Amino acid sequence: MKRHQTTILDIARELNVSKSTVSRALTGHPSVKSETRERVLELAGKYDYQRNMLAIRLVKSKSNTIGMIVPEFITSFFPQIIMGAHKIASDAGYGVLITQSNESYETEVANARVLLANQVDGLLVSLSKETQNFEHLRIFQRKGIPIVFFNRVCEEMDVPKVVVDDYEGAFKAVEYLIQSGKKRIAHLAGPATLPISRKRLNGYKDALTKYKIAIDPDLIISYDLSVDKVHIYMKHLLDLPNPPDALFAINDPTAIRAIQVIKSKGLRIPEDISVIGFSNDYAGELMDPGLTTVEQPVKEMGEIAARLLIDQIEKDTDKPILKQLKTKLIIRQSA
Amino acid sequence: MKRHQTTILDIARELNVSKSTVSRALTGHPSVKSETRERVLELAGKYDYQRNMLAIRLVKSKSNTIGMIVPEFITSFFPQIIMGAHKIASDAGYGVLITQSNESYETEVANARVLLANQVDGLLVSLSKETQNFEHLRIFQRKGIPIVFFNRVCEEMDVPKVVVDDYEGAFKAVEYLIQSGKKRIAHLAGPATLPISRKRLNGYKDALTKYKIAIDPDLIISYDLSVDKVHIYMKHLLDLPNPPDALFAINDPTAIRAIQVIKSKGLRIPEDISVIGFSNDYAGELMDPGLTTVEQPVKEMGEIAARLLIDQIEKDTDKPILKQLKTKLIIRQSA
DNA sequence: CTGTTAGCGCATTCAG
DNA sequence: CTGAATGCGCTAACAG
Repeated sequence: MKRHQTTILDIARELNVSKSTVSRALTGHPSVKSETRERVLELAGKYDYQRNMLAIRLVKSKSNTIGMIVPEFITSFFPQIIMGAHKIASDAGYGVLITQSNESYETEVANARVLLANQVDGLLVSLSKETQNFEHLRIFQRKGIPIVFFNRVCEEMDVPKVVVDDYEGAFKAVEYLIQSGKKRIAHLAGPATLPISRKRLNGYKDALTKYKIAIDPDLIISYDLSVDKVHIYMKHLLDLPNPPDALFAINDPTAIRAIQVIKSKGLRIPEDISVIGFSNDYAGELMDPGLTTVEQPVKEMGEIAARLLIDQIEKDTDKPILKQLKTKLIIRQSA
Repeated sequence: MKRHQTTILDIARELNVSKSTVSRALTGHPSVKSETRERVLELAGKYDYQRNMLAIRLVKSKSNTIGMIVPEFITSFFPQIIMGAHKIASDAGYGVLITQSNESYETEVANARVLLANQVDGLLVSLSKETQNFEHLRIFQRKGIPIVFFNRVCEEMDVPKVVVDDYEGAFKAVEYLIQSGKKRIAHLAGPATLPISRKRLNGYKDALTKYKIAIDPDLIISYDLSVDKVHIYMKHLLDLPNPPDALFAINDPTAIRAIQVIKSKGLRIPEDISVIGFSNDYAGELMDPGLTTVEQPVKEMGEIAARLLIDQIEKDTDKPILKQLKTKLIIRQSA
């Protein structure tokens, strides 16, 4: 059942004016006699006229859509960023095409292709943990389609990035552990390829150094973020002749899994071993003990990233800003 | 830096053939001499020709985009459904415009308006808990834009719906509680306005009846799903002169919060009181005790909903199917 | 202030 | 098998 959508032409005919006049009245162009404008607006209201975006997009060759690539969708982290970005974007009249790489480079490339085919006006991306090659993103640059990175950024590309101060977040977390009397603090780190991992690792090391605690390589394990392997590393750490009395984990899922292992070994948290995570995932609050963690301003991150992107799309302002947001240590029972 | 995107016209000129021929060759139309086709395809490859979707959409007056409205984004439930739907949609050449109502009727209406303005070809929706009026959705129907409901459906609209067998899921959960020796089983239910709540409540009641356990209204509390109120209801239940020895909660967040309250009262789970949730949210696995819950085939739900929608869009098949998927009881430690 | 003209890039008749 | 012509609905010069 297809009814004829009212068009500018319809209105123009009924009012006996030119299409351009109607168009101008509708788009709020100043040079229209206010009487004419009112007549147009009235009729538009009466017929419930809706501008045909498909036509506008063609003529302006702008899709009014921004693309987004995130690594995963399971924890509440990226969904919340999406919420923030979506809000800003839709307020500015943009739709958001969301895509997830599932932490796979291949999929990320495929996502990029899809978004390109959809002619997005801009791209918001957080890299998969595998991504080392950025050709699929440079295509956008070459076409003049702006990109903004968030969270997992590409350091070698000269575009705006919004991240959290990972170094400081890690530093504060480890400092807190030290101040609560812990001496042997282990770190379950992420892959060195991710800037996030490196920064958090540095924060960890510098905090130890500041308090004159020797860095013990045995206590630092970096892994590929496949959470099901955490139990192996934790068992290894706990079986050490001189086991750790605290753990700083690269992220909350890692910390949560570590806590399960620790509990299954019959150790007490935080008395025998403290645990701190990173991200303030909503699951951390629900567990027992509640997870002490480094909170990131997720929603804000999405908002800022979207804002930066839209500024670039609309004003062609091309300043490769690095926005670094502050973290906050959320203290619960695990440390 | 805007370079000229290769167009059909460019190819036509270089090959000295008409635009229509090029167009036909590109769209795989049979009536093209295979030699001509090859020359076109070769040139298209050489220039990395990309069809301009904006133009195609206008001429076909089809946006190749489907809209999606979900109530929230915090638990892993909807994100997983989205993943499923997204996969099917993008395989079929559709983009997905995701929107979240934040459990608010107002926002849902606004979302619908945005999607309408974006001229989506179809709509996937799970209602907010507040939604009672469906005018904003009927607009789509009137325009001939197909709708498919999932999870939170509108019973009074005659469109395809994909849900889970809530009744059976609830029945099995309560039956399990009974079989493990529980006699006084409480139910924290959802608002009666949601079909989901009613069906789960019925499953609960019928299971009790089957095993000749009297239904005690004192043990049934329905609430508005604002999780921060759970502790009030739980305290009330636990302070009853004859308190429950088991709880069946409408969903996992409710169950998880309930467990916290129970533990804070010093009661043992499941010895003193068992708890079962609904949905198999990923947080349930991480808690202590692990949450026994009714698993829903989330990803499949998204896939089926998308498939149903796309079938409607493309084949105009208008059969108001009700797909009812099976649940599965996941037994962990909480019951 | 208003009308006329020309496309945006493509699909799709209708003729050959 | 191919070409020419038409139009999707709208914006944006260009002339008044």
